[in-house]
Order: sequence, then C-alpha cells, then structure tokens
Amino acid sequence: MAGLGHIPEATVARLPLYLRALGEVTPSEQSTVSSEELADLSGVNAAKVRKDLSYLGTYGTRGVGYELDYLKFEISRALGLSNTWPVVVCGLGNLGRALANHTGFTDAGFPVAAAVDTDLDKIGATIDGVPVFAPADLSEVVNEFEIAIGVIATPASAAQGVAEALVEAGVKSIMSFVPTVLTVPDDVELRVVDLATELQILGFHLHRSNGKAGM
Amino acid sequence: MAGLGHIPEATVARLPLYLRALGEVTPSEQSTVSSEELADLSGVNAAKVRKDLSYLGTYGTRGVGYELDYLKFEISRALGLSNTWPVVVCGLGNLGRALANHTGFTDAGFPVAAAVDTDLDKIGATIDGVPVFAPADLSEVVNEFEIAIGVIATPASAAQGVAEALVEAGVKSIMSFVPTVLTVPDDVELRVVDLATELQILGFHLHRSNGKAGM
DNA sequence: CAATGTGAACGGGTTCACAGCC
DNA sequence: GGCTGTGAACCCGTTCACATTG
Repeated sequence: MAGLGHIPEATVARLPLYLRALGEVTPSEQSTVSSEELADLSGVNAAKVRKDLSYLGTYGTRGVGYELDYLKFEISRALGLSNTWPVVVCGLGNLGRALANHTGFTDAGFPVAAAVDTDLDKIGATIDGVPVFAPADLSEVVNEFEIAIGVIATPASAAQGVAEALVEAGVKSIMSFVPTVLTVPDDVELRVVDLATELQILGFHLHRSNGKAGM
Repeated sequence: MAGLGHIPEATVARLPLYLRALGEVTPSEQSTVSSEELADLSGVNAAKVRKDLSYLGTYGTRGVGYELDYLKFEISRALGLSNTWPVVVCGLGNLGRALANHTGFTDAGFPVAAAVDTDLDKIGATIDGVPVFAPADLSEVVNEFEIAIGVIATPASAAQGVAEALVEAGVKSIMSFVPTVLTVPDDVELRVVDLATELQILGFHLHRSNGKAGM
C-alpha cells in the first residue's frame, strides 16, 4: 500500500536503474510498462521491480502495468532529481581529471562546479571549464558554489585530510575513489568506489575456476 | 573449522581490504595482529573479521591474534594474487584513458596490457605505454596478451557489442563503467561500476535529509 | 587472561505464490 | 485474462555471546 514511509537502501540503489531504463522507452509507442518489461530493461527481476515500486507508493494498474510518464515522475521525485547538486572534485590526477570532465555527472544532475588540487600550475586555471582552487580555499569554494557532494580522487595519503576539510566545510556526501579507509562523522554519507578491490574480486573468481594463469 | 569449502561472496569482497590493511602494519614493530586491530585498519568490525578469516581456514592463536606474514600469505593465496591477470581497456575516452593509465591496476597485479578504440588516430599508437588496437583485432589481442579481464569504458551504444566480442574471444571477467544493462553468459563474471547511479544514491539521501537545494 | 572460533539469534532483502483488481 | 500488490517463506549476511584454548 501507500507509504514513502521508508524506502529500503537496496531499493534506492535500483531506482536510478529503473529511471534509466524508462528513458529508453519511447512514449509514442507505448504509454505503459509492465513490471516484466521494466525488469528486462533494467536487468532486475520482475518481482523485485514490483516490490520496489510498491515502496514508492506508486500505483500501477492491475492487468495493465505502470503509466510511463507518471512512473518516471515518481521515481525522479523519490530520488530528489528535481534538485541539482553541485560537485567538487578533489585531486586532479588521471582519475580526477577524467571525473571532472565526465559528462555522465552533469547529465545526471550533478554538475562539477569546481576542482581542488595542490599543483600550483593548475590552481587559478580552468580545466575543461572547471575552475581549480587551492585546498586551503575548499571551505570558500563549498560556500561559493553551494557544493553538495565532494568527490575525492587524491593520493591515498591526502584523502583523510581532504575528507575532513570537506566535512568541516559542511559537505554531507562524499564519494571516494581512494583505496583507503576514510573516517567521517555518522551524519556524512560516504560511498567508496574501489577499483583495485573490484579487480581483485574478479581475480578471485578467475583463480577459483581456472586455477591457471593466462586466459 | 577448516575448509576452503566455499567462501561467501561478501567475505571475498572484504579480503582485499584486509590485505591492504595488513600492508600498513610494519612487521618489525609487531608480528601479530588481533581481529580488533585489523577491524580498525580495514573499517570492518571485529566479529566480521574473525568470521571472514575463519572461512579461509586460517587459524589465529587464541589469546594472541593472527601471525602477520602468514595471514597475508593466506589471503593473497585465497585471492589468487600469485597470478597476474592482464587487462584490456576498451574505449579510450576520458575515463578509459584514465583507467589505462591507472597505476592502481598494475600495483594490484592487473597490468593493462592493451587497449582498444575505434579512433584511427589512436590505433597502432601507444598511449602511456599501452598499445592500442582496432576493435576487430580484439580476439587476437586477447590471445596475444593472454588477457583475463576486459574493462569496458566505451559509449553506451557500443558496450554490448564490445562485451560480446570479449566473451567471444574467451574473456571470462568483465568490468564495465558504462551505464547500460549488459547481457553476458552465466559463466562470465560481470561487475558494473556505475558512477552516475552512485551519485544519484547520494542525491537521494541529500534530498531526504535536507529537503532543500544548496548545501 | 586475552583473543579466537563459532553456534544461535537476528535482520534485511529476495523470491514465491496467489489474492485482488482492472 | 493479465498484471499488480503483498504476506509468507526463504536465504544470506551480520551480530551476539560465550565456550575454548594458547
């Protein structure tokens, strides 16, 4: 039944997938989707889709499916997608530069408003349209650009310090690409994307099945 | 008790963290770690650490802890880290180039042996020490370099095709950074890193707690 | 006594299956 | 008839608490 009461974390993580999938449906061809279709499009099974959507309080129509536009709207709203959340990228190494320049961020409503780096050659410059500042100015940058999310892509040694500076400046959401344990207050949401670990997990399975090197 | 019988997926995902944490301990200072210490270093709680390690069949010593070197060795072995798994990066856009150049991969035992791109200017060239080939040559590349893992960082429209080409060439592990649903056979391990989705999840929580835009 | 190893309780998430409704 | 919405069963992973052991 109804209730935005409390959406399970696992469901929240799938809402973006549903939204993207719905974007691939052409409204002129069909004005409605079934849980089955949405399941195929999003790579999730149909029972899960229905249960997830039920948490939104979004009603489909039995025997018919979900009204396409309405569903998009509901999911967007649940995700808070009407807002725009400016991002600051901290650390402009390989990865940081790629992230600062990543169109997927802006497309999803998370414009990279500023970057921070220790390199004096970069500070004051504009890289791919993104102004670069000194770490010492982080607090000002956060205020100035109304930064909502900090992305950390510094060397491991600098990461904890940057995280603390972000928290100090009032940032409540951090996404880290650095392979270190970061400690932040409870009210700060931290998501870690750990590329080396991901590969090692793949490696585990290779090792387990093959036993041998090579392919 | 003993038994490499079957390590739970959740445990596998934490083994790399433990290994990294153990690397931060100086063996000259201490030859042993407790589950408590390892918990702090890896950002996991102690009970979980003990249960995880118990799956490895690795014995610590009650009242003492785990022997540092032995534990490192055991975890490395479980992860299959004695092997080296060459990687091919497919798609040399912003992100692809950063990944091809990412030292964290090589450091973790996953050297980027080759890259693939459609850009004729890049094909035949070497970017940051990585030779670039045409997509049509993917199969040869996989054989030649004994590629174990394919990283996909192409535009969304090309991703499924690349995935199929990788599978066709015999690759059994794929890591995708592309925001699309990829379909691969059951015996192929697929891990998806979806940056926009990650941000949207952060956005959800911002939205939920703040209600307002800005910071 | 200190710290491991582990059965048992717990909890969140997934799957099932079917009643309910258009 | 077809598809949603959802209680109930199930499964996996986490946490607890304590017996066990060097």
